[in-house]
Amino acid sequence: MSYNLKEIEKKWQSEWEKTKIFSSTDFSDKAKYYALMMFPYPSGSRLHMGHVRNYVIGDALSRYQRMRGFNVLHPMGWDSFGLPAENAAIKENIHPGNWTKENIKIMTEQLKNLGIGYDWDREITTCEAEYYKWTQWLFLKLYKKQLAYKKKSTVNWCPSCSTVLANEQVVNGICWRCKSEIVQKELEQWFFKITEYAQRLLDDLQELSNWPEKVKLMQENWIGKSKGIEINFVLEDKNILIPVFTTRPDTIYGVTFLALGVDHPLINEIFSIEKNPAIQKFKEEVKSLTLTMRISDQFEKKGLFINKYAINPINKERVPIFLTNYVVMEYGTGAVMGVPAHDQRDFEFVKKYNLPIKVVICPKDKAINADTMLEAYVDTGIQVNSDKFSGSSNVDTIEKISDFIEEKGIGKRKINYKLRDWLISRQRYWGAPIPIIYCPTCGIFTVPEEQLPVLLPEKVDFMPGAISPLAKVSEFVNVSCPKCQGQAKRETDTMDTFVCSSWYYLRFTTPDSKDVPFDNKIVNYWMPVDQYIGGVEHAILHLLYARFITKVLYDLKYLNVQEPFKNLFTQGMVLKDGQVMSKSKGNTVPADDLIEKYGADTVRGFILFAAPPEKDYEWDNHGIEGVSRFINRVIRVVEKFADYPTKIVDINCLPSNEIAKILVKTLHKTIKRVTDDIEKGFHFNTAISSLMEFTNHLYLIENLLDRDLGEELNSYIKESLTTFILLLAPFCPHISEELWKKLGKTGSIFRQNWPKYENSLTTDAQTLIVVQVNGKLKHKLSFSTGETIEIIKNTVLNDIKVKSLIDGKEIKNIIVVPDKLINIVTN
RNA sequence: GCCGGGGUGGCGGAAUUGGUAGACGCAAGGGACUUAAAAUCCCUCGAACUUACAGUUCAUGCCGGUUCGAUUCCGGCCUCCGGCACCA
Repeated sequence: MSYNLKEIEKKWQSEWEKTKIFSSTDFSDKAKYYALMMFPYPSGSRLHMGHVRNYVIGDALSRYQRMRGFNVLHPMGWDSFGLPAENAAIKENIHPGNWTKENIKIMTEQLKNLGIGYDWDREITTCEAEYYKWTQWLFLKLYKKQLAYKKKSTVNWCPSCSTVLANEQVVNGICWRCKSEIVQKELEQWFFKITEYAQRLLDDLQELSNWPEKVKLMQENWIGKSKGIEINFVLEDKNILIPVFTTRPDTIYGVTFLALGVDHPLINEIFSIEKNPAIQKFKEEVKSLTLTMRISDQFEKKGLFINKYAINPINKERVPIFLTNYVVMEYGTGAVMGVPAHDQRDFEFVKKYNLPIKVVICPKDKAINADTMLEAYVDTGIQVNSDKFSGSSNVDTIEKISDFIEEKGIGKRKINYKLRDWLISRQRYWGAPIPIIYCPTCGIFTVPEEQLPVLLPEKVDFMPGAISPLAKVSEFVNVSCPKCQGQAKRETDTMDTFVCSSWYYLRFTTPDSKDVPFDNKIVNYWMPVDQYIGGVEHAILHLLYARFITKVLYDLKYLNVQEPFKNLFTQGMVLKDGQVMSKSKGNTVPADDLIEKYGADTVRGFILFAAPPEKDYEWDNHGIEGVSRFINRVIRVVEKFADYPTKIVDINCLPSNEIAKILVKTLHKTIKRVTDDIEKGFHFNTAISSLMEFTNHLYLIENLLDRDLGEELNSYIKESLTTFILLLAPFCPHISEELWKKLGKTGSIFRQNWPKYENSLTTDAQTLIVVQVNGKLKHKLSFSTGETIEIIKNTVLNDIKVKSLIDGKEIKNIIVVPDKLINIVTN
């Protein structure tokens, strides 16, 4: 092989860099196309095939769109604040900043080796002051809009990471990053009021027609809207209201007890806890439960009767009040009406404590006996024992009872969401400091905008502990009060890294702007992101936060869009031994080894060819040979035809030469298939297989490489190859650029237009029609394309073979699908 | 428990609106070239039966249904993978 792939790749990589072929111009005449991959965390590991898949998908798409004539923005940056840097730094005893910088250097080089075409002039790094200055600015904007607030509450604490976490970062009671068990702690923390946007975050999912349904459903579930009614039960003998939230007011006549969460305010209101050791003990017991225990199947419902009764406002019935371990305080009112007959949890509870069961809904034609019930009846049915509502369907009754309750003034319709506010403070060093100052005399202040950034001090003992490492840096902590100039203290928590990544896609539009986070005109030129690509693991976390922040910035008139990502594509993961490839699991397949052995184009081509991009792919070392062979076949055939003296031919017209004719048609079919495959959902795998088929077709020309085929055919082959190389370019850019020049073309292949196909050249003159008898394939006959049903029928019925097949049988029906098949139905 | 998405050769995977199941590639087998190997090129390749070398039957998780015709549509299961989870 006369081709040194490695040299070719290096040559074009530096050429592209020099000519800035991938830079994007604000306000170009071309239509804009913002292609964005979720930016990586610079974890320092060598890129493995999982990473490669991510970046290559984005690169193939951007190169394609560039050739389609778009003004493409394809930037790269680093989500570089966060725990891994800090943990690695602690372990290796270097500063997280240096660790991060070093990793960025390594990863950048590897991305360049892969030939990923980024606009490197727009590179951003979230841990640099020029970036996090604006993350702090964002905090101030939210604070001013009362969307950032501090409150004391029960929060998720990861003992291993020594910090609190947002609900979204707790997966089944386990820390999303380090997998240790989360404990609940009572702490004062900073929150972003994402709940205020719950309804809009839910509604606008409708507009995201090009997001995967799966992701939208996950967000919908997470937001967890439910419509119901808050009903006021009353504490017996005292005029204290105990509101409960329910989605099933139709079951209110079946209430036989009231269940409270252990932190319910009523307890402190009517008891002195010190005098009630039983309550105290129960509370502690419930609070010691870990999340994992609470959600396990074996979890047993427990309760404590507090010797008090409540009055059901609808029928004045007296029901006992229990403290329970299964009512969650954070949702609804922290109090629930117990309807054992129609709620399985309540049913289990009364079976344990021998409370009565009262049936108020029955199936249409069947009575239910409370004494013999084995489980709660939760289906629809007819109301019974429900006063004036008895006899009607429970579905109608939900609305009727709700009306009645509202009229009587004993309750009010309400909508509840499962979504909780976003806890954004972290007790760790490597993050953007929260720009807040506390003055003992004047109170809480934000750091004035013009004083940003609040710099993260460099010399810090960042070993984790109960308080943020920043609290130990007196030069950082001690400041003078902006108002009284007295001794004040800075907030020492840093922000969740997801705050940094909630707005980075905006910064790419004007990465260097000094006075604003992003230029208003330019950001509105580029936004929304036309295609966002990333892993499904961010379906809720990052994607929900980014949508929220975009809406806030829209409300503040910094943005014209309410949704940041117009189209979302979630690519599958690369697995090894059934598990996600990751450094920590030690199952990575490093990309550089493969690039060294096969070249970047082969590695790129293979990862795209191996599986459809949305699917997980179990890595297999063998398959890559196939793509390597394919590229070599392409090189060989171009090598031969590039040097032939040829004449100018038009490959958009049918030639007279029979071989050339078929070749031209195959080429046009290939253009169509490759284009459609990319357009209809990034089917790069089938696009590449079409390219392989085209090459195979060429090789079927007898002795293609060993003989002179004549000027006419040579010219057509050479001309087809130039078009073919254009189709190959997004996937295997280096060799395509090289072969483009080899074929005598000037200018970068990435400045060429994507080939167009002639529709008329994608169809054949003759079509093979399948002959079926009773639905079974029996024969094939060739017809002119578009032949009439009559002629097909007559020809087939007169065919000797067909005649013998249906000989002596009665023809009951004949179905003809033009250009496809004919089915003769006999008995 | 609830909500999604999948099950196609030895393997990764293809199959417009229901219309030739298995494209393309890997692995395997055979042949050509070669002193030999590598590379390359060509052929075969779901299973079973029959050998008339052309056929027949069975095959897209399982069982039914609709249809001239079902990997595709409908119903019921099995199973794998995700997400949520005492949310009242």
